[in-house]
Amino acid sequence: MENEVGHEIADALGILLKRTTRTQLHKHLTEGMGKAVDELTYPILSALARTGPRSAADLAPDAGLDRSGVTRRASRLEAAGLIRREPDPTDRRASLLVLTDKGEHTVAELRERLAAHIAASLNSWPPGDAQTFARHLRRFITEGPFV
Amino acid sequence: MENEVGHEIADALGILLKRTTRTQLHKHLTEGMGKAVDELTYPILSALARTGPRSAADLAPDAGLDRSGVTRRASRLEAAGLIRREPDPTDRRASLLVLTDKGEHTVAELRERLAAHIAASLNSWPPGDAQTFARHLRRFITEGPFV
DNA sequence: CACAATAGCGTGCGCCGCGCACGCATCAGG
DNA sequence: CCTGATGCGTGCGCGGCGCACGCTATTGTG
Repeated sequence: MENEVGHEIADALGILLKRTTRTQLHKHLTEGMGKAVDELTYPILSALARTGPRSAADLAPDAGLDRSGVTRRASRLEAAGLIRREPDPTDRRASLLVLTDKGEHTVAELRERLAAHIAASLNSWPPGDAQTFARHLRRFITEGPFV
Repeated sequence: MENEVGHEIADALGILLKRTTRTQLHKHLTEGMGKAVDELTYPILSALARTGPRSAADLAPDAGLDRSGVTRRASRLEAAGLIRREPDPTDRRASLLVLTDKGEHTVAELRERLAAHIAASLNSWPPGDAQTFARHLRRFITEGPFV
């Protein structure tokens, strides 16, 4: 078999996806954050944190679901006080989904917890490897097969 | 911020998971394989391919769902001729889920396609980087934060 | 050997999230 | 001003899931 690396990565990703899909980790990380932050609504929070206020229609393809789905999830997040709907100044039909301070804080803390969780198990790696891995992973994201 | 690598990896994984969750890629990869192989049933196939015949109860935690869920998905896969139920010789209550030849071939081809898809976009990387990345990724799976 | 307790499997039930289609409000162009 | 197009939110039906139950087979106990 010539395509050794491809298979290696493919298998690893398969396992990784299965592992991270488990709600267990997410439940552990969201300890005490309220029911609104589940593995369904988190992609919305994360996307907003990365790209800033956006409309539901913009968010839909990024979240991998229908506009109506974004609406519903956003409503839940709004009820929990993590985001708010702001009228689009240039278009009165549209509303912009924007993180509240509480939302910003929540996603920041979640990111922090995940990073700590990852770093904790990586301190046994040889010194440079973690940095190299992080760099490769970033390139894999930005230039890889899943763009 | 001191935990640079952790954040780097955390963000990259977040993006990666969002990307790979999209049904688009899976639909592309399963082109012409029939409706039975969807992103719901694939974990079952993959687990069987990795570990050999297993009971539904064994598979449940690995697939991240209830035993009844495994039963239902297995039934669909059985109807599609990808797996079959074999009586457990040591326990006549239990049935072992085992890949048929067609199932073996299907999962092998899917793995092949994914590996090719990955390798294709990695041939622009510097020669050694892909191997290093694959090695690190494997270690990340086996010793990392998601075991 | 008889009988109770346990374990594995499959199924009915209710819940929930999703896509689809529709209605409503707004915008853009004639 | 009027018509078609666009963005949003909601009712509807579908489908997957967990839970609880029944059935069968196994194990343990006297």
